Amino acid sequence: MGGDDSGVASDNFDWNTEDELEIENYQSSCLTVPNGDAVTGSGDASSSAVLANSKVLDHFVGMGFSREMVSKVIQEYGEENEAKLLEELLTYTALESSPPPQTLIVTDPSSSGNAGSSWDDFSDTDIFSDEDMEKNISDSENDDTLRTLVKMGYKQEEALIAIERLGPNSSLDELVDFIGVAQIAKAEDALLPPEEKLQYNGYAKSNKRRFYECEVLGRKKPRGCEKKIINDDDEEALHLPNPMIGFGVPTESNFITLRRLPEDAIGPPYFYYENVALAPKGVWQTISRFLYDVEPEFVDSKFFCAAARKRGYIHNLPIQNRFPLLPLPPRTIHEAFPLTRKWWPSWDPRTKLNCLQTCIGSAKLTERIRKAVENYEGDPPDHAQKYVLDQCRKWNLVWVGRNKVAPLEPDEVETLLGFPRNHTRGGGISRTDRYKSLGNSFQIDTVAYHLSVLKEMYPNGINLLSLFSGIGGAEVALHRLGIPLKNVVSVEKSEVNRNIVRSWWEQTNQKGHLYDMEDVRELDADRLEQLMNTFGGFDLIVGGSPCNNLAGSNRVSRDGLEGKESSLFFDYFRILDLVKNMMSKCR
DNA sequence: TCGATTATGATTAACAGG
DNA sequence: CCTGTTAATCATAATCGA
Repeated sequence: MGGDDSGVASDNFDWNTEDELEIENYQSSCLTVPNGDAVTGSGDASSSAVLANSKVLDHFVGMGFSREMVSKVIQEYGEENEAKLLEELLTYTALESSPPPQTLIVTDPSSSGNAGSSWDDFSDTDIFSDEDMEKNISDSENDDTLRTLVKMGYKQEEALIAIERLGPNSSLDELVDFIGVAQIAKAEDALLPPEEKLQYNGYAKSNKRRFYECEVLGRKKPRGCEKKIINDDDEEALHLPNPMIGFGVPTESNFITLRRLPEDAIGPPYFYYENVALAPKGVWQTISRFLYDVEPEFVDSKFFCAAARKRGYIHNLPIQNRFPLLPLPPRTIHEAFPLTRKWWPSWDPRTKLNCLQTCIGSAKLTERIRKAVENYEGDPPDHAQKYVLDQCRKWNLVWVGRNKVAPLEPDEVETLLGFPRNHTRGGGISRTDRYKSLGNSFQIDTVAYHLSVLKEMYPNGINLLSLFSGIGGAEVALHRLGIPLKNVVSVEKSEVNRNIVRSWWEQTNQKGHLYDMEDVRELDADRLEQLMNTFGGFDLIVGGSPCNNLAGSNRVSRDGLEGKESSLFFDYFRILDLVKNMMSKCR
């Protein structure tokens, strides 16, 4: 039974209480940045003539600012610094809109003054506080979000970043969540002992109670399903499964997993999101919260092929009656590369490769390894073995000759990942870029297994929106499943990658249409509507947003979801949400 | 300028042993 | 429970040569 050390609030800090309280307060008013109504910029295009073709201008107009105002600001500050521009735009907007009557009761986080009213029994009930409040009650539409956030005690800079990332139409509690997570990411632990940090984290988590429900029929029950609901700390709701088999893999699933999706997550469209499993703390909580509180499915591709690939997938697909691609790929190093067997030392126990990354081991390193092992009659001493094994694991080296290790060739990586041979070869791509593109891609068998449920649902094919397409992992997976591709909108920044997908599309005699696009940020509501009108909606939206700032290999800029590239996740969410809304309207 | 080559740790989670 | 250890990790940036 719960209890544990959660103490009876005696002299506990009431982080929880207070935070919950604030959240509820914030939540009770759904504020939006002034948009829409400001668009009517009196059509005066005189000043914007020069900038008629500016991407930046379109960007901000797309966010809901008037063309007139945007061009004014751009002329004044240039279009280099978008953050600065946004700041100015928000300031101008705030000045223009008459200061609204402050209907909010904003409690100062540092004072517990007025916490005594109707909220004080929260500490008792807060675990059951699912009453999920009719949100958006006092819809004071003209309130300025930025102003409100600042009044709440957030720094203007933080608020601006949040608004920029989430877009002007995001709800206030999304913004607050974002800032909270950002703060935690930055906060040094100095002030907060672990437990309180967790609770603080939990604050940022959600008012809307996350509801993961999973049930296992058959053998094992995942520990504490119902316990979680009672004892619930939102904390450990996200843990990596061990073994990392998600909701099941073809090779070792002797039990069936059922899940119930949150209402908001149910399609159409179906969506499928992917990123690295070993992201910094809190990242997957945030991603999950944005993607309609769907529980991530963490899967290691080592259960599908000969290389590990620990990834998290968030999707709203059915998970029953999945089937794997055939033929099943080799699942050990020896099966995948039989020629290595002859040279494989008995003291190298590896049977699986580690994650295929974007860079390979250097020649110097393989030379050092050769020198470390070649001067011994029998097996090298322990320290040499350890050194060699560590490096081989780190750089995924295989034995290709006596005392000789080497990194994988690009076509070997292609094979391991499930792509057709030479998929990334030729057509103007360098070897270095090949490694990079492959290292950033899906493992086809893994993804195809998840997408296989679509086959019987769409015998006539699907319309696919593929964001961050890369070298077309989603397209290849669906094609190999035998699911016809009717219309594919593929958004990918890298030109060589777009060429690869285009080339594959033509080589495989696709009957459908492939639409290219370069930047997800240019995919706005208008563009989507235009596309969807031509072929009517999307059946599936796939995307693995950039992992640069999440991946452990990044020593320089592992900045989390706010990172320069990885923050494009919010564009995945933005676009998914747009399509979702458009499609629910059209029904 | 492009492509190839090389060196560059920190963050977590799992694990082992008290 | 605690603490130290092991292990894995969709990368960036500087440099060099053609």
